[in-house]
Amino acid sequence: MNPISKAEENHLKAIFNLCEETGKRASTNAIAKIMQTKAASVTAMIIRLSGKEIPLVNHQKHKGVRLTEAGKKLATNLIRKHRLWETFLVEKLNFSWDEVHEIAEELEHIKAEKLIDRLDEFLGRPKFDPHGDPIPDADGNFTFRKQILLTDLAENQAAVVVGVLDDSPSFLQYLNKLKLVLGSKVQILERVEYDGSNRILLNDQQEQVLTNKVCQNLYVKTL
Amino acid sequence: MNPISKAEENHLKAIFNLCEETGKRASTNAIAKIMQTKAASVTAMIIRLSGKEIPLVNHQKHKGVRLTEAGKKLATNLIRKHRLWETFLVEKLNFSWDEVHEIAEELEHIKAEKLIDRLDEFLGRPKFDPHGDPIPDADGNFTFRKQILLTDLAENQAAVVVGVLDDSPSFLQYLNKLKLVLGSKVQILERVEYDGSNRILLNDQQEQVLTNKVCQNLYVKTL
DNA sequence: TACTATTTTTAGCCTAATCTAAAAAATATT
DNA sequence: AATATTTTTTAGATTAGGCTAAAAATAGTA
Repeated sequence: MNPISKAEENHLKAIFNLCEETGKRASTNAIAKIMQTKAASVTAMIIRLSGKEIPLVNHQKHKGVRLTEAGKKLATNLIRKHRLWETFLVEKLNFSWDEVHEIAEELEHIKAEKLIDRLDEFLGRPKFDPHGDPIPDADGNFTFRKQILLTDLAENQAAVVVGVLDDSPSFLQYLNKLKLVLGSKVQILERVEYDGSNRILLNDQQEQVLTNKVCQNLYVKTL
Repeated sequence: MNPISKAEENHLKAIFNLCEETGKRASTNAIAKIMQTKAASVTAMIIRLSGKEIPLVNHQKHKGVRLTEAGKKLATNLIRKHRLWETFLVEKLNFSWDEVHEIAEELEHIKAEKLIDRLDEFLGRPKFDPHGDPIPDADGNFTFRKQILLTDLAENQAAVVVGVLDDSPSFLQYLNKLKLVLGSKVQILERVEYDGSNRILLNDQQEQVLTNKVCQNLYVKTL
């Protein structure tokens, strides 16, 4: 009956992300960890979400939870809003990609659909956000792109950075320092067995050493 | 200790507006009317606000309430955020001036100060919002402007519309129909005693009849 | 002034969303 | 398989922010 609350929305998002990542039903504990609450609170929330006139989650006692179609619709729309706001913050307000997550986390709960439509239009209906993640359209459809992790790129194969797997501020700030941004051209010159490092040619100019950990968190698209 | 809540913020805003309008302490009933709650709830909220480490309101039992300096600071900042968002919605997202209040009502509660600074900059540090109301700067200072109500304009004196007193959607939509917007040039040709109407010259072109009620809600600045 | 009407406060209840502690179920380990 | 560990749920409490109904204070009027 009441409009969906911020807490409810955040739970849906957590469940959506967990199910996407693992391909399985989301566990109470895992949700609690993301939400920074306790398992008991999650159970209570799940019961509320599954008890709605139109249930948003499907719950089997002790067997985890998954979203119903209605729940997925809502979660996808939240992701859409989050990523559009992040794009706005970077493109229009000159925030850097490591600063926008927290603010978008608040903005995504603004309800007015017309606002999001207009924002989308204002931004030129972008398909990807500042971290290279796809922005679902108003119907919830994501744009896919054949991208691989830099780890999996063949030696000497030229590619462009199109996204990050880890979007934590610390990783993003490190990339800033390396001047490694979305659109940067990369090519693996050599995989060094000795220390698991990788000699990279960046933008056809400078040579750069990246650890495997970094390469495992960068999505690239071959040219 | 906790950050101030949306409900608390809205009460502060209501108290601020009431005190500005009346010049007196705000009454419990008046606040309840604005907040669409009951007097008892307002009393409870007032007690909370006045009981903070740094009290936000000054309450004397049965004698109404007024904001402390800390409360004023917060209320002013809310008004700043509200008016900046309204400006954004009209200037950048092409909303019309009658649509923006509700959405700004939500956006104003977003906490990040940096966001507002950047938004202000993006908009070119505007001094007035789409309804002609002044936007306080980051220190809470309003820009004043010598403006009078259209009712008080001398006959044949040329002036420009700079704001509205009533900013309800219905009034704003009516003005839209009359093609009477901020910046429109107006001149009173004749005050008709008979029915309290006013013959106006609009933009040096067309003649228009406005009732006193409309004239009482339009701010103009003489040329 | 004394009575009436209005306004404000108090008292007690309710729901959403959290918590802790304990019970129950599922999973893992000898 | 029996037991130990982990996970999930239940039970009961708390806090914010609302409500209603009744009591108390203030204001208005005969």
